[in-house]
This record gives sequence, structure tokens and C-alpha cells, in this order.
Amino acid sequence: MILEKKKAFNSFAAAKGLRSTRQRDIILDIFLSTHQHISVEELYLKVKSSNPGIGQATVYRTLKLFAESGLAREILLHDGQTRYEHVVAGEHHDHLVCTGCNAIIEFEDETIENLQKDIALRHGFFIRSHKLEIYGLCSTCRI
Amino acid sequence: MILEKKKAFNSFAAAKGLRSTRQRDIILDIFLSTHQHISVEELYLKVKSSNPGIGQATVYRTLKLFAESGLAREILLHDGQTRYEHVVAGEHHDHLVCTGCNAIIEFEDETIENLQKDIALRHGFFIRSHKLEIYGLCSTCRI
DNA sequence: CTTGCTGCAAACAGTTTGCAGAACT
DNA sequence: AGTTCTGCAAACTGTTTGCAGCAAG
Repeated sequence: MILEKKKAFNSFAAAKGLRSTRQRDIILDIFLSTHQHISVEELYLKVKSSNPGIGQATVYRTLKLFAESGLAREILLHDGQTRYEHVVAGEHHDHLVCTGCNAIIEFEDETIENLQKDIALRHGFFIRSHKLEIYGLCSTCRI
Repeated sequence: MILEKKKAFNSFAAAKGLRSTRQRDIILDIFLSTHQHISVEELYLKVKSSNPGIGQATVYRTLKLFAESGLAREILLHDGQTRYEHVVAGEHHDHLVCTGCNAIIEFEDETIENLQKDIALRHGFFIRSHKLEIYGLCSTCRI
């Protein structure tokens, strides 16, 4: 599945006339090996630890490309950092964000997705994407 | 209703031992007179036009107070500015955000709210607040 | 009179950009 | 060879903070 994602990005890159570079490969590998919701800074540190030569700006630029290619999605929480999560084709998950321990629990609910489509339809709105975040306390922190 | 909100803020201020100042009154008045989703910068410009002496830092600080008092809510869209919206007790609305013209359409859907409660229950999660944003093109921009 | 609040400017954090050299095709 | 990409550092943007003076209680 990681291989598929790499192929997907390569097609995107080819279609846009982008070059295949060592840095992009490395950053893609590391991004794909991470868990969800990594911040640019976190990813940059990971990248730097195995590849000290790679600059922060490249990581920023590359993540933007990933987002553009549909491989990743930018998410904004309330900590002042842009985070990126993996996009899994045909699947969309939303987040329960614990304000106690910052844990993020993912969930998916088809009914909610369908209701959103109804709402959009009612407003003549064409949906590109959406984001649902529920803030509160997880089972551990609520005690 | 504006008066009620002022009273609510004054109780909050009193409870926290905050002082009542000319600046906070002015900023509160202007905030309450605005429409939804105003950015700090926008509000600051409004404030400055009628009260040139008031500084930007005060506006930032005061809006944070409003959020803390439950009168306003911070929202993050993808334009790099923190915005504040009015909190209406017992009501919660979500947003359709047009990426074409930046229009924001509000909606409310009780079914979605209830589904969220179900999901939270299933995960042992205690909900404090939530945020649902649907991105796409509004009826004008999709043409 | 005491303490909190304000305005200013400087500091800050995250992100973007200009540019010269390196790397891909 | 011709372009795109990279790394660096500087620039930028939105926001926060330190501090001296001002104002509320």
C-alpha cells in the first residue's frame, strides 16, 4: 500500500512535469512511515536525523506538493502548527481531539457524510472536502 | 440580546476580578455589532476607525478574553488568520466555506449533532465542543 | 495608593521566498 | 544544455510580550 502511494505520487509528479528527486523520495518514505497528524517540524526533525543535508524549506514545499497530489491533507488544530495527515482513497475519517492529553481518536461515519451531502445540495454547494473535529475529554482524561 | 451579552461579559469580568475599561467596552460593542467570523485584523481596523487610540495588542488580548468568557469562539480556517465568531447559547452552527470567494454559509443540523453524540458515547468521549467545516464551491463559484 | 490595563515597539514562531549553485532529464 | 529543485538565510505574517505610563477600584 505504501508502494501504491508512491506510484500515485509519481504519476501526479509526471503529469505536472515535476522532477523526481532524492529529497522528495526520502520525505515521501518518511511521511508514509509516520502515524497520522505529523507537524512539519516533527517531520523535518525525522528527516534531518537520517538525512542531515535536507532543509526545512524543502520539507515545507514537499508537503504542500503531497497535499496537492491528494496524498496528504493539511489539518489545523489549535496549536499553531500545520499538520499533515495521510489521505486514504475513498475513506474519510474525522477526529475526536482530547483537550486533556492531546490524543486524537479517528472515526468514520457514513451517515454524517451523507447528511453533509444533503446540506450541500440544499445550498447549491459543491463539496471538495470537509473537516469534523470534536473536542473534549477522552475516556482516560474525563475521570 | 446585545445587552444580555454585555451583562454576561461583565459578570465574567467581575468574577475574575477584571477591571472594566473603556477599551473593553468599545471592543465589545463593535464585536457585537459585527457579523460572524471576523478576523482580529478586521476588528482592529473597525475599532481604530472610530477610536484611533486603541492598539492592536489590546484587541488581541480582549478577544481572547471574550473567548474565555464564552462570548466568542476562535475559529481557524485556511487563510492564516484567527477569526472569532459569536457564541449563541444553546445553538451551534457549522460552516460551508467557499474556496472560490471565501464566503461562509452557516447551517445547523440536529441529526449530525446527535450522531456526534453517539460516536462520542461509543468512544467513552466527553464532548466539549465541535467544529464541522465543509470546503468547496458555492452556487455562484461552481459555475 | 495599589494593581491591573494599555499602547508601543520589539520579540517570536511558523512559514514563505530570493537566489546561487546542484541535480535531474 | 536547459530547467527545475535545493539549501541557506533573510523576509514576512500573524500573534505575543516587556515595559513605562495611565487609569480603575
